[in-house]
Amino acid sequence: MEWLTIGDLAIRSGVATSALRFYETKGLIRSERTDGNQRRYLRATLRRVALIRAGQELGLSLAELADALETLPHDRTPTKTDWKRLSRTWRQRLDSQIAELIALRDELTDCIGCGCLSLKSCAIFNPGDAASSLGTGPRYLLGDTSEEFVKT
Amino acid sequence: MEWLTIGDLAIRSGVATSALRFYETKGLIRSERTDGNQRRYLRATLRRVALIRAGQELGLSLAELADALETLPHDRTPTKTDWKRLSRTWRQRLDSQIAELIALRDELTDCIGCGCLSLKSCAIFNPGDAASSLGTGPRYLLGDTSEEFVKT
DNA sequence: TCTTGACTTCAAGTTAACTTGAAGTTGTAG
DNA sequence: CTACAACTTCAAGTTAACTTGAAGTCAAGA
Repeated sequence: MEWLTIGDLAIRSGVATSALRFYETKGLIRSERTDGNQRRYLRATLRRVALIRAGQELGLSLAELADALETLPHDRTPTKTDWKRLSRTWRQRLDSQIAELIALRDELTDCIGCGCLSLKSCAIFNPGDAASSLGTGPRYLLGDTSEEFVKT
Repeated sequence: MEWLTIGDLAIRSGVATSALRFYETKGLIRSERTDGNQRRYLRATLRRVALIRAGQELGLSLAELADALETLPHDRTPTKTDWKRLSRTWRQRLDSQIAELIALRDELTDCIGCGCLSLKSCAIFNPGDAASSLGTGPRYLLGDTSEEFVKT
């Protein structure tokens, strides 16, 4: 099995053929064509697809993955350097995601601990009340109302 | 300001009016109407919206939030018991999310550490290669091919 | 009373990541 | 060489969570 058909790749990667075609339109993977216009994939593509799924697990969008994979070769195993760079980036991303969630949990725990039912002092609820922190950060497009508020 | 208009609520909650109307169609919040058919909200709704945004931060869908908020009163501050139940559930959810990410990070770290460029022994890549673990777990709908594989 | 910003509804558009279906073509086992 | 599973493209559908726009109504200050 020098070349993989789209069906082979689907089975071995666990990704539906429709998804593989979709990835191709997004430039994430590549294929050669037979005389009859059917796709044939290099075995290296299997690894590439695995990388895509792994990246998705980490919460990366296909657009971000397209960027990340751009620097990797389509036709052979990535070098140790390639792989290290990628995994370092991904690890950092995971680290900050974890830190974010832990912060959120701590805030929630504080809320329980302090019994602040008024929610006024809960950090976790503050980002929600724009009026309580006018001008301190980005604002939503509120629509329908109060132009001068939006402009602050 | 006994009653809030939708514009008031939007400004004070930081949520667009279109989103507030949308939440109403989903049963997340309620409103009374003036003689002229305009929405008027109880101040308690402001807290409810804050809860919705907080819940979204935790990764809850609006459908899940609708469930969670169903048990809370629309017309007054939730009781200490209400709040404790909610925050306990949410905390547990956060805990497992954090645990998941940490597991993922550890796997990634192992990958870096072991230099397993072949990716064969990396736990993080295994869920992606269905053929390497036939019959051990749930499978995707692969489409286009190999019926007997799907049936296994 | 008039003006006008704030509101109303309803339909359609948006984005991501695919899936589904239709209609037609290819590749290969028998 | 024939049958038929596997493939092809393209358009449209799916879900979540909204946003945008059109066309019309309400409310409140001057």
